[in-house]
Amino acid sequence: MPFTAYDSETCSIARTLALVGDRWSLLVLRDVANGVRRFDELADHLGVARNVLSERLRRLTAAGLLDRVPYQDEGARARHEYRLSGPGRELAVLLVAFLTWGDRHLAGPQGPPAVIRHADCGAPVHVTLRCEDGHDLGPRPRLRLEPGPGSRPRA
Amino acid sequence: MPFTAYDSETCSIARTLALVGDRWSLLVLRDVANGVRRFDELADHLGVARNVLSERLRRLTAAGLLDRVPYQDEGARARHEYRLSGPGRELAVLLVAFLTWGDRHLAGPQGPPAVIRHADCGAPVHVTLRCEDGHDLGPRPRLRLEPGPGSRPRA
DNA sequence: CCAGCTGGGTTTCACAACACAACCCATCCG
DNA sequence: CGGATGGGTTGTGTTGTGAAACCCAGCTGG
Repeated sequence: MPFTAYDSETCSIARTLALVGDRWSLLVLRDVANGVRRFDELADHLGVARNVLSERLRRLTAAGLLDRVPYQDEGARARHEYRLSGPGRELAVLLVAFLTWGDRHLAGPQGPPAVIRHADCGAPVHVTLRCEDGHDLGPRPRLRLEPGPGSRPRA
Repeated sequence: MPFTAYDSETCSIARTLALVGDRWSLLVLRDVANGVRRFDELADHLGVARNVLSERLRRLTAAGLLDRVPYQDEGARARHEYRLSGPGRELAVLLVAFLTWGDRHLAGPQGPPAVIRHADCGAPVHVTLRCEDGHDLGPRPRLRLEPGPGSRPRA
């Protein structure tokens, strides 16, 4: 049963890409994960057009990756800020994977522009692949993608 | 030193996204990783416009993620196919991260549309975060992104 | 009490990226 | 010679993106 017999768009990779696979969504999530939670701060730090930011925040909120939380600074009116939801925090591994690859292949001679640490112990964090038999798969794993129970044949 | 004081684009996440952060590049790499190597097969399976596929293949090849390899079927003239290079294979962890998140949050009631297995032993593969102190960080890790040696302050 | 500032957006419009279909070209086969 | 492939390139409209202007509510200073 060749891989091409299965519908490309049904794949979880394709579905996840359809949600966050544009140039801004993951950067928005990165910034929110790092404490940048307000519209203006995000627009300013990312350099994204405000309408695009507005649309992305709406989309990520609707998809349940961000929560829109009211807050109130003293002497200011009530406003909203954006925080990672549970599913949003689970995208962290994806961000770490991006960062790790970029550090290995796109960093300049001075070294990586940023380092991710475990907030509890301060040690640098790495992403690894393991199979259920306990093998560590290393950086260039040999994988097979197989149809699962939710697969669909192509039209 | 707040996170916002550092340039957003210098980050390895941003750099990697600039390379593969569009709706097709990672799907092209997924298909190539699964043995779909020829232009027509890719265009047909992905449903991508041929000019877009052409441009993506050129870009991924130029960036060193794909190798353009000549081959010759019997009774046919010499042609090219695309294969993952070393750096390209290292993106596998990224694909697994996308797949895992999608399986957990976007799969239908029937279960995940695809399963990734270790090609050597056949067991399903998972992606995990570990810090250098040996802690397993679980699906919702607490992380800190800090400026590294290659960081740059913002303009 | 009115003017202005600030955070958090929405609207408008020009332009770049994309999708679709058609076309091209070299080569092999009959 | 005429067609059939694989592997693209070249149009032409449609969608997505970005810059800048505008809006609105509520505080703050005069």
